[in-house]
Amino acid sequence: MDRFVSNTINRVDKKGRVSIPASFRAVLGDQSKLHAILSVERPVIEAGGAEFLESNLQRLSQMDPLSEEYEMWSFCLVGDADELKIDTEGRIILSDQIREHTGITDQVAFVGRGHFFQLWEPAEFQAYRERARDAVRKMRRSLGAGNTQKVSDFPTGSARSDPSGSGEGQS
Amino acid sequence: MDRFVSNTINRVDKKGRVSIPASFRAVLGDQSKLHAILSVERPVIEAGGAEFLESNLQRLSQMDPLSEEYEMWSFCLVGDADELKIDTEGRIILSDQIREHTGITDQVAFVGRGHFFQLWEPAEFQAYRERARDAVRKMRRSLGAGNTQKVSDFPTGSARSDPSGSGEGQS
DNA sequence: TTGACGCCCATAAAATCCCATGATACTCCA
DNA sequence: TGGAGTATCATGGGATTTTATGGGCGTCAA
Repeated sequence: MDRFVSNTINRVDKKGRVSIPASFRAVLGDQSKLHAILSVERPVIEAGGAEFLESNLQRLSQMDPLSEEYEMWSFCLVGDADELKIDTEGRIILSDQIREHTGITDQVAFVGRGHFFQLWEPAEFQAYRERARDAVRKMRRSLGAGNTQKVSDFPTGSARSDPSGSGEGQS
Repeated sequence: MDRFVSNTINRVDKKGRVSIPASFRAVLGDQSKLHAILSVERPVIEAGGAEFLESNLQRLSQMDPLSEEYEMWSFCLVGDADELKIDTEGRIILSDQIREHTGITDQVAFVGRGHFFQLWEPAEFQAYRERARDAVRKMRRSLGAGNTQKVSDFPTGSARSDPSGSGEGQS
């Protein structure tokens, strides 16, 4: 297991602690801290271990250090980030900054995204999930409209599974 | 045998476990977990082993990582998925997410789809199967109307092929 | 001195392992 | 070729181990 996959909702205790899902801890290995940044697009936190931090720095290194672009990115990716210590039981304490940015109060949705994972306020996550599924459904259909080929290989809802193409009406 | 073929209905026990059909386990080899995604089109789960996961990631890798398109797809294929551990007896336990999405309660229809397979609530599966067969029949007819040639190559007998096709009596 | 934070222990619920059983399908031999 | 012996499989259930979560303490720093 080397990627963050799937999602789980965990509770935040009175001390402000939350358990990182066991499967995510497995990916992190023995690392004792998490690198977390505030998404500039959505009310979500994106986090990961050293590898995640590296990939961000990597991106910065490809920009001109004197550019405005670099200044902004670096500010967000490094300056406006958090280092969260992972305690003995595999829990972290969310900073005020994180809580304000996400709206998280007593529950956190951990969502695997491959080489990093996200922290959402459950309701926000649910809403976003629906938007995403909707968007994907539309993309598949527009693809399928003129070209069955491409779509045919896609599982997820396989447009091909129902040769008719009419087989919608899924209750 | 290296593809998932045919279908079977298995019981979900009190602990929420279901046996993966032996023939599917044979295809999975010694893998101990299943990658499962919620279809965006229908109340069905699509699952498979590492190969299945890879094919999805492969697809993602062809998109621009910064695009909205990529964001949506990766969210659904990775974040909104499940990793199901296969126990020593070749069983898995279905997540709440899966049960909600499919309507599965005490029985699961495993349907082979080649390089992946699906999990349906039996009644939904039955209904879908009939719609699909219906659709195919119509297509054949419309094809046959003006052109016998093409159709003639089709095995099609699907209509008569009771060997597996109408395998109703799900023994 | 008062918190915030790290570490340790406790515990209920959930996940996993291990062994048992009934039912089939399959083999092999008289 | 009939049929008993055997292997495979789906399924159950008890025992064990993980997990997530709660709470107690001591420490270090304002």
